[in-house]
Amino acid sequence: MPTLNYSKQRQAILDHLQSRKDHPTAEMIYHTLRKSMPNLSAGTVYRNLGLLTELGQVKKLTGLDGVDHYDGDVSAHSHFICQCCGKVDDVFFDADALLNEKAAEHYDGSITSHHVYFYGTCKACLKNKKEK
Amino acid sequence: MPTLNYSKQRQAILDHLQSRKDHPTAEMIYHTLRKSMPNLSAGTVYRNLGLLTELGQVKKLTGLDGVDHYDGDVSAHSHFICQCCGKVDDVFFDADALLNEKAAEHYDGSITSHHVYFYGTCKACLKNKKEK
DNA sequence: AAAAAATTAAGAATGATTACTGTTTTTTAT
DNA sequence: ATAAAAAACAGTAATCATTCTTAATTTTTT
Repeated sequence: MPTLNYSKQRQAILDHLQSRKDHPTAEMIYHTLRKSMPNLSAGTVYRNLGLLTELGQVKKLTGLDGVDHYDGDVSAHSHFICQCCGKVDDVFFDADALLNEKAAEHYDGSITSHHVYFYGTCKACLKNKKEK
Repeated sequence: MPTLNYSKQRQAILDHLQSRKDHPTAEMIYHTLRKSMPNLSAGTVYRNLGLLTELGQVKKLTGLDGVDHYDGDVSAHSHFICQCCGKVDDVFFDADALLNEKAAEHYDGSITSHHVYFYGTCKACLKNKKEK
């Protein structure tokens, strides 16, 4: 397996992702970073997000809109997807540790982690609906 | 919105999906059904799986391997993804009702449902590793 | 049984992601 | 510090799941 060398691009991707609180796609990251790194390549963004995910430095969110999103916050938390506007929010709550245990009682493999996706309507969309 | 008429193809897709306990992709379903319906079209499978998902008759599983999988069992349960072989198992456990409540305490939108993905190593892969 | 509406088959189009190729950075070893 | 080796890059082509389009077929309605 290949050794991981330093690269300006990978560092920029990680820094940028950690600096924002939302959950951008590779394409969004690419477009934003391109302003300061005009010849950044899209492939580089995809490849490095993949590497960073393997290293556990970022988290890849798949059950959303078909496109992969990324989260620079790797602490244990869940995600909320608004079925109205599609936005992705963080949900912090402490049942996390319990879940693996609970699940282990009902499954005979080895469970090491989990991810919870919540669905519903976000605050902004709720407000919007009322106004109509 | 369009009225939903009966179609042999849609019925076959639903019946087939409900008859199996695993979580096939659209492509897998297409290949299997094609044996008995030689001119079934792939687009038809994709479109009907989408419709059936909207109707809540089947469940679409996204956070897996990049390809959408489908579940004919729509009762409340979680899924386990083996990081070794990629297989998807069902996990039945009763914390489901609690989760929405717990999460609601930490989020100010309206949460209506959730889906939990567990990750780890399945029984078969655990056994495999020991033998090496 | 004829008209209207919905669905299909088949294949083209899309779009996110991955793979490839030649060049540039980064590391290693002198 | 510098030359060789390894890894990463940019740019572009290729892939592959999924969606879209169109004309033909089924299903429903009258």
